[in-house]
Amino acid sequence: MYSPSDFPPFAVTVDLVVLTVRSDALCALLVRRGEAPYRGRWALPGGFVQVTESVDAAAVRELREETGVSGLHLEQLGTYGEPRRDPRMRVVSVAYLALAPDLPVPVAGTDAAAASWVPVEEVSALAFDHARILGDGVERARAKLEYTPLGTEFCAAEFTVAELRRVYEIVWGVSLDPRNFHRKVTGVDGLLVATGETTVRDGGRPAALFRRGDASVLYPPLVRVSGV
Amino acid sequence: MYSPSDFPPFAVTVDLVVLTVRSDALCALLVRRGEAPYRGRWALPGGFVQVTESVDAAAVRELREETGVSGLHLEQLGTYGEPRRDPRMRVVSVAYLALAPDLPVPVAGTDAAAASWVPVEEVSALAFDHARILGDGVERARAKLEYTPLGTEFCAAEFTVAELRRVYEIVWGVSLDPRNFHRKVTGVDGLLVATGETTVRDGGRPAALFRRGDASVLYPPLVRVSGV
DNA sequence: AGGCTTATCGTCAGATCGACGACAACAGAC
DNA sequence: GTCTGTTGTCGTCGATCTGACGATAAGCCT
Repeated sequence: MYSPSDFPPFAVTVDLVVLTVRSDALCALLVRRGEAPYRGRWALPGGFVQVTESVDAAAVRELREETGVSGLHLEQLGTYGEPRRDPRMRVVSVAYLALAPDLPVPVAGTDAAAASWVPVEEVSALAFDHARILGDGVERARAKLEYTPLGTEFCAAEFTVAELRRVYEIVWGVSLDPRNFHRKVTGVDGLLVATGETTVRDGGRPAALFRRGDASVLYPPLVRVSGV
Repeated sequence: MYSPSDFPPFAVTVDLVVLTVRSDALCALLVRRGEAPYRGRWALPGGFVQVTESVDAAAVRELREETGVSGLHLEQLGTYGEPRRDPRMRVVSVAYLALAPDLPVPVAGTDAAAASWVPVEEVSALAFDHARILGDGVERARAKLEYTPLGTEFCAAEFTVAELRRVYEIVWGVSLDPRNFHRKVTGVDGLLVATGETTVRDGGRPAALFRRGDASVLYPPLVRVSGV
């Protein structure tokens, strides 16, 4: 059907949309490019897929290399393959979405001049088509909060209902009624597991601490509407 | 950062999961391979991305070449890039999902020995990792029926509520109450546009004909549970 | 102790859901 | 034409869920 000699030459890369919630804003992990093209511009972290590794494995590897973290939820976002998205050659890029709790400030990787968390509202002029990829990632994250337990990925291993609510409020850009949110979230089967512990770190009355449950879908879902 | 001379050699293909509802079953469009590897096996239609076209455009082109249809809803399903999924060389494949109304029997393309609609329940022993891709496509279709107007893509341009209901019943493998389904589906804003016409093609009392509306999400969604 | 903050439980009216009854509007049999 | 069978559409009812919001709990600070 085809042979190695007649296929068109492609390079395959992975790009990572790594999101976190910190200082009351949804932030993306960006690196400042140290090489041409787009030298000096902000870009999504990422890199080449190697011949011996799967594309998914390349995403995990790049995530670890760029942020030093592993074990995050990582899912395919989409594949971007316009002919001239890289000015040098034909590059097809597979984008991944990762959600992280508030991590320490990232260290710049080998081929980046800097790495930093940037509030998504303030992002501008990214390299390549990364603005579109980031936008798709943010939209995906917003949508998945409704019917998956993805919001808990933004929290530490143990968290309070209010911390989870603040994730929803910041990612969706709305404000949610604490009492109704508490009722719904504790009513979803398998979403939260009580640890029995409480914490006072948010001030006020001590709040119960929870861990992620094993639910993979939220039923009923948390709909994105709300009242003030 | 990189140059054409040192990137690893990849081939990029598209694979198409084309689904339709016909004769009371959810069917996938499959081709029988005429060339090695996997000669004689059923496989998803697909082919190489050309250097001058985008990956999305390649999917549209392959869909037209293999089925003769265009204008279908086409969305990215995922990218499959295990190192040895093709025994010959490193191939990364971008899978797309397309939903079609009941089409005429497809004609075999240039490099396929045959093409045919196969009920997804009866599919076995596909080439490459196509069984997994097909499974992902079916699952995606099932899930998207809940909260998008995708079910209407399985119907002709004008359809009755009962025809849409049968799509849901067949794709989900459940049976739905006709009265509640009618109430919910006509209550979703922007999902259906009445044509004013009626048809008698399903027997019984004439049913109102509808066209797709412009809604892109279903609110409220049609949840997958039901009672007998 | 009193005030402030946040957490959690409870209440209530309106919307929604599934189960199902009732009737409408056609075709075909006779 | 009437009967029967089939399918479409509207309505009703009780259970459940939702959003708005009151009330209380339980810590900290001064």
